[in-house]
Parts: sequence; C-alpha cells; structure tokens
Amino acid sequence: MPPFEFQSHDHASCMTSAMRAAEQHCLDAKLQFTPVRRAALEILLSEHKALGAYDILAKLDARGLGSAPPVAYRALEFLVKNGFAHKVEKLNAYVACAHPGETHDPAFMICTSCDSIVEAATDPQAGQLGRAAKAAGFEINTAVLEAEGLCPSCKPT
Amino acid sequence: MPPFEFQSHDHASCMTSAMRAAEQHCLDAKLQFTPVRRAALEILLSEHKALGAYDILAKLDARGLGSAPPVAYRALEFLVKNGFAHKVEKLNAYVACAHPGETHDPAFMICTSCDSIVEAATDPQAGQLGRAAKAAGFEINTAVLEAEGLCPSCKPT
DNA sequence: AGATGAAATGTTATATCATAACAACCCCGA
DNA sequence: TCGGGGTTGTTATGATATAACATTTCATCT
Repeated sequence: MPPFEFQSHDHASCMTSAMRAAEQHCLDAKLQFTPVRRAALEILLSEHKALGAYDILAKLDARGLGSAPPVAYRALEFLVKNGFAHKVEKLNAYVACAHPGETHDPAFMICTSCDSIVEAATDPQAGQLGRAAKAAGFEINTAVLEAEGLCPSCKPT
Repeated sequence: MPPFEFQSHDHASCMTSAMRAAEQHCLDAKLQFTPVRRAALEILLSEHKALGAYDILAKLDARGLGSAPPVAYRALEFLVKNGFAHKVEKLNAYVACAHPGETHDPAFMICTSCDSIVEAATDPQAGQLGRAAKAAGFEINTAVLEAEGLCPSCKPT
C-alpha cells in the first residue's frame, strides 16, 4: 500500500515519517539536509498537490529563508536529485515523493478538478513505452508518465 | 510500420504526405488551414526533432508571417488541438505528429544525444498508468508518456 | 452584392518559469 | 590556520507563455 491514496489518510504522521526518512537518508549518504532544504520538503509534504517553484519560494520567504528564485530552485534540485521530490512536467511544478528511498521514475495521476495528485508505482522499462523502446532499439534513461483526469472524489457517479 | 523510425526515410515524401493529410482533414472538418498554420506545420515537419515555440516563431518571422509570440502559440495551439502536432512536456517544445488522422495521446522517445525524437503508438488506458488508474478509481482524460535516452544510432555498441 | 457575426490575426504588454554568474560564508580536514 | 568543497545570498537575465484589445478576414445568410 502506497503512503497515501486519493482517500484520506493521517497527514501528520505521513509527513513526519517522510521527514524522518529523508533525514536518515541524508545521514547515510552524508548529504547536508540544511534548513532551506528541510523547509522546502516540509512545504511540499504539507500538500498533496504540486506547487510551483515560486509558490515554494514565497513560503520559504515567509519563514525568512530566502526570497530570490535560485534559493527555491536549488532546494528543489537537491530534493529531486536525491529522490525526495519529483517535478511534474505537465504542470511545471513540484511534488513530494510518495515512495522515498528507492530511486525511480514516478507516474502521476493528476486531478484537474481538485488538483490532488498521487504517485503510482510503475516500472517504465516494463510498460508500453518499454516495449516500444525495445522494439526500436532505444535505451531509456528516464521516463515521464503523467495522466490528467478526474480522481474518484471528483468523478461524476 | 510508423511513418518514420530512427532509421532514415524519404523525408520529402513523408512531409508532403503529412501536409496533404492535414489539408484533407481541414477540408473535411471545415477548419481554416491558414498560411501561418500551414507554415508552422511545414516547419515542424522539416525536422525530426522538437522545436521551441520561439524557434518556430523565428522561422515564421523569416517568412514574413509574424514576429510576436502569440502568432506562434496560436498556430501551435491549432495544430495540437487538431492532432497535427504534439507538445513534448519534458522539453517545452513541439513536434509534428507522426500518426495524424487518429486523435491519440502520444508516446515519445527522445534521444538526449542527437535530439531525434520518435513517436510510438500506445494506448494510455492499457499500460501501467491505465492499470494504476483503474485500481485507484481515476478517470484518465489525457496522458503524457515520454522517455529520454539513447537512440540506436547514438547507443554505444 | 451587402450585412453580419464568428474566427483569425496584429500588437503591446506582462505573467510565469528558470538559470547564469559571482561574491560571501561555513564547515571540515590537512 | 589554511584551504577547499559545498551551500547560500544576490543581481541580473533568459526562456516560455498568455492577457487583452483593436483590426481584419471570411463564411454564410439575405
């Protein structure tokens, strides 16, 4: 079972456990989990939706942690590079990773009605893209899988 | 067999046939295939790679067809909406459709070495995203499938 | 042919997303 | 203490995209 689904869940505990996991990973890998980076991850975890870099920057600024774009972009770069967050290409926005620890290409389902977003577990090498790539002799390094539509709550019954 | 693959092909004929197909489709659907739109599609078809909106704008400008961003964006909007081109989200760029006629969600393989790009045929409802969506009760409207990696020509042997 | 309304275009301005470049700082190990 | 890598602060700018409104074109109806 993924850390969260479209259904409601214990937000506070999902957030603190993700923070702990990130902290541990940084210790293990000797990465600097600095205040800006920590705050950026907290901000992303606070929402189950994608936030633009400038949204995050505004929230960082509200905490007194920097007001110029590179501050936010650098923190996001760190989070994405280390698997704590992903960029949602379709939205030019960022979201906390739902399966931290493992590095992976994410697959997203984005609700166009309520902006909620969930990350599904998939293996890009295995799906249709993987098959097409194999057929074409193409070697996949990274994959983007993003679906837009209606989540169960917003879907007309 | 798709209209083109990573392998070489008859560029001129692939281009003229795509233009003819677009022309026919516009006639059938009573769409206005205006000079700007026609030129934008020609420009996209001239390359097997994704072009940024401003690249296209520059080429339109060179033909005396407009120099302000909305000119390019409106032409691209038309082409995308009617299935003659796609936006590659990962690149914020646009590419001619390889399977015009059918409306579909595209799947791309993008070579990070030579910038070539091919569009594979897939059914988003069927793949891993489709399965995840079904499991989650999510209704997919559109899907983005994009892989970056190395094409056969650029792949080390 | 002339009227008319929708669609397309031209143009200016501005919003939004992202990075280059360089100086300053901080921590840690030699 | 010195030096060096990594992080941060800051300014400036580049790249992508759209809002808003005036004007023109064009299909269609009369």
